[in-house]
Amino acid sequence: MAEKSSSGGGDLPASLEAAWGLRARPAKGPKPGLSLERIVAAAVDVASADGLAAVSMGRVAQEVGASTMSLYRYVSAKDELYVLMQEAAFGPPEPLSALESGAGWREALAEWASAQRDRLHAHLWLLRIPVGGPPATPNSLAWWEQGIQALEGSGLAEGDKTSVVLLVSNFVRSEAVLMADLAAAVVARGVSPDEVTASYERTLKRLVDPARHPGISRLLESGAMSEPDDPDYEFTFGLERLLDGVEALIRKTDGGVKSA
Amino acid sequence: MAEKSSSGGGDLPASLEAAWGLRARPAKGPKPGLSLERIVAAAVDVASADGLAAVSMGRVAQEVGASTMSLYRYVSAKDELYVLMQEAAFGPPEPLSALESGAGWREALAEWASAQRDRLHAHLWLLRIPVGGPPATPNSLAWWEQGIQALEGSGLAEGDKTSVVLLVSNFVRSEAVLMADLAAAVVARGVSPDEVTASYERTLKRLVDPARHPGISRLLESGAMSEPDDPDYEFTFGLERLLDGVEALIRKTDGGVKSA
DNA sequence: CCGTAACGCGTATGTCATACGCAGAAGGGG
DNA sequence: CCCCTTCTGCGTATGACATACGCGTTACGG
Repeated sequence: MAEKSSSGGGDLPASLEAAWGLRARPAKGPKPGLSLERIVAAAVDVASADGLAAVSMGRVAQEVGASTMSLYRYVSAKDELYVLMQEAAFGPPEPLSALESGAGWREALAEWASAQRDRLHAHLWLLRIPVGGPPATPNSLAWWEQGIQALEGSGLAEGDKTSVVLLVSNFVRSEAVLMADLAAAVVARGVSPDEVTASYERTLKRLVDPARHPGISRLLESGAMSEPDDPDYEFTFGLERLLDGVEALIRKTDGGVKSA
Repeated sequence: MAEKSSSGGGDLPASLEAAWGLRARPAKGPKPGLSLERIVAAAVDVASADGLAAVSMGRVAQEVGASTMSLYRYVSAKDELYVLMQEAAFGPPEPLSALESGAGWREALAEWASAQRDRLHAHLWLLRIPVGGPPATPNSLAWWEQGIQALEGSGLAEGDKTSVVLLVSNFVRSEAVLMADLAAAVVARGVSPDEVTASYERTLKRLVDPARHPGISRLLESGAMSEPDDPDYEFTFGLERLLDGVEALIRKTDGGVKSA
């Protein structure tokens, strides 16, 4: 229906075109004074310094020494800038050492998950960018690919590999969001992380009714809430469960019929 | 430090105060012409009809037959309205039939996850509300409590129960976000869900380089992408993995030493 | 060497959340 | 019984913000 052949083939969503560097740089007009890279880098800097909310077209333009509207010569909309920021800040994956050393899929997938988590923690504002559908940018694909490769020796069906990758990836993101929220609370009030969790525990103790919430009450009394200072605890715990679950699937698949 | 005793005890974050119905209705001024409930209900209606983005203070006020600013007599800020909307739309959990019938923790937790998912699917806009830290509203606590109760017979430590609940809950949410994004894409362009996934597959085929992305290429060739029409597939798959992982943990805990 | 396409950007528009203050309503204390 | 305090609804104003539009300018291709 709306088929419009330009240079390559079909109608890529402008932002993808930009992310893949497929923008046709015309040889006609004046020299561009800016570049996509500079703009995206400036936006990333702003986000890192003052959070995603501080990333406005005006602010980025100012940071880059141009006027607000000139940015629209490089970026079709703010959402596109978001996509590019994500792509730049996340970056491509490092090679997995577990794959090179010939370790099993479990080590490889764990390393993959940790690497992903590290990137998110380095740029917590990434988590504030609303997810816009399935991955289609270069780095997203590269990470996806690496996740599949981590499962290469597992004997899983192709579709299952992707499902597992998706599952783990979503887990990493969820856990990181939790951390980001905690970090936000820490910044919002000017206190220490411990104080935030302590304050949360106090709030809970006030709101929880032992009759209506016996389980949570038991949790509060058990003191399990106060001790674990380890910020990696929930991540490690969840990942371990997830990997166990994948292992169970692999065992099931292994022993069963080799499906076409 | 900033301790200010008002009516009850400490300084609850205004929105929580409202969610728990602890607003001190003063007996002094004129009769309020509106009510929190009416406002929240109107906001929920708007979100259900036109999406969360359509929920502006002006629009809600109009819907309720009042002026924009009058809403601020009931709600301290828009974020508070969000919290209340979430609370209202999510609602309290139904009793778990698996618990009443004496089924095991696995059935109970699966039922719990499905119930949660159903609520999210009924109000996809819920997923667009940024998560604001750990749960502290009545319904959030009730769901949390029910999750813990589902794990009652498991023999897990209190802390582990909560970690599992968090893990499953985050999974449900992640998966729902995926569905919401797909639904959004379906609405944005005017096409059918199948057409959206087909278009995605076409885009991938164009972008994926078989040399650089052998795993994804294999996935695309395997045709695994085209067949599974079942919208519940990823949910069921992920939940099964997760439950298997929890089962492994329970077996480990069961057989091992009963830690303090 | 000129037409044309791309550039930088000023201006304008429309949408929001929300601060501020006023005028009217309604209890409660004298 | 009345007035004063307190709360109500709400008009107005402010300040961000994204972004459409169009103008003057630049520089390459014919």
